[in-house]
Amino acid sequence: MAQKRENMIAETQAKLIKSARESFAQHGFAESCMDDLTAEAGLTRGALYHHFGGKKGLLKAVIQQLEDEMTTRLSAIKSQGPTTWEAFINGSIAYLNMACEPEIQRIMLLDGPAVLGDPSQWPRKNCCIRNTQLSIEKLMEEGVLREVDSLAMARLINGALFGASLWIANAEDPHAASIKAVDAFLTLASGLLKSNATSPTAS
Amino acid sequence: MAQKRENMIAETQAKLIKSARESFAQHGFAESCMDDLTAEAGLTRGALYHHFGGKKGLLKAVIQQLEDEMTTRLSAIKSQGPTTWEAFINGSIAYLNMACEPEIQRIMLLDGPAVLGDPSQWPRKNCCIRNTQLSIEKLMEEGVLREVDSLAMARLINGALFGASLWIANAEDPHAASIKAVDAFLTLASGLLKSNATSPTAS
DNA sequence: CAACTTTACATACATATCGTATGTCAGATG
DNA sequence: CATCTGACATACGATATGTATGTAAAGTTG
Repeated sequence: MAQKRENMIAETQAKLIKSARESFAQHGFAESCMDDLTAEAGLTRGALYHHFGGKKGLLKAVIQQLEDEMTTRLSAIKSQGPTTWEAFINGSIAYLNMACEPEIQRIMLLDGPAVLGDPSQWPRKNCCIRNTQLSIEKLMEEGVLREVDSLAMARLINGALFGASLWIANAEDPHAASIKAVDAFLTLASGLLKSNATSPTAS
Repeated sequence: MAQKRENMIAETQAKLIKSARESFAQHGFAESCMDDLTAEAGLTRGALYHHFGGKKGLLKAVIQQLEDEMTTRLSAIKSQGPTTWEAFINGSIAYLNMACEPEIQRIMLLDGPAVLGDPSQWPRKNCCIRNTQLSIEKLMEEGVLREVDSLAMARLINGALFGASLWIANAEDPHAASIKAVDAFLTLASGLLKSNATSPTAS
């Protein structure tokens, strides 16, 4: 019955992460109180320190989970594009939309870098950037894109989408802002193409 | 001698801001202790609360100062471009370089948004974004750029440069990364141009 | 199966930092 | 010169954090 024990442990960890996600998303990392957080999960700070080593460790675990979920969602979207380019564009737009979700924006994009530093050095190495980078490399192999450093470009693009998401999330009319942001992004992204008389459209 | 008094006040505020800049830049906002910070300036927390209302207020003041300095530096650079486009490109590269400076990156780009929220709602309304926006509008008026929402595009571009700066600052070889980032940015920015057979070069 | 060990988690405590409430003294004002 | 305002310090209480210790259940060994 060692299995049962493992399950119990996994369950308490999951409860803590779930509670932390809610608290971090709602109040931000700094304003989140560990006592409240753990009480919400029916536990105490003892469990938190035992499993995650502290508040930052819990944040790492939460971000890890968020990144895993984003990766799943993004690859589902990217796999269904007719062309690699459209898959890339659709994936970028999907990333933009996700970055507007309060949980992701607050925890992963605002508090994450401030508390844990450069995202590329996180446990999951910020799979979103890697994802973008791989798309770019594939497009370059296909001869669709100009030659650039794929990692640098991936950083630029993810940063651009994050910047836009911050704008959208705080706009008076987020929906209208989102449309403008997507349009502007398509224009910007056309700079990557070798031939870009007109910017390609996305779904 | 009311003047003398004003000077004294301005001086203590300046001392606090200076000390805060150093502390925030070195340890980050969250890890900066107000007692240490004020002691370094030869004062106590009393002065801090009196002038800035609290820790966040001090951060606001520090960011305000940083933004003012950046604006000065950027407009000096932008005013000397032969064409509006080159001024824009040079300004963007200058912004990229500034964003790599630890003080600016840590305080304005990492802690700032996490603690104070969307930069466009700061006291100075994030003049860097406005600056970018104005350049874009000017270029569109000149007929050099495609038609896009200038604010959305400014957000994308500033975000892209910030993302790149985070990468550069944490790279093994920041200098090499910087060169790659600039190159990638020029490619990306060419998407803005109406005619972009070849990406224009910058100084 | 009994004795021992490990581990998941709770409780207790020491410490640090924040915000506020209050005090004080220099300088401005009349 | 009496008074008052404001710049700043000191004092205090509240809260959150990390650690140290306690406990009970699961696992291990003879």
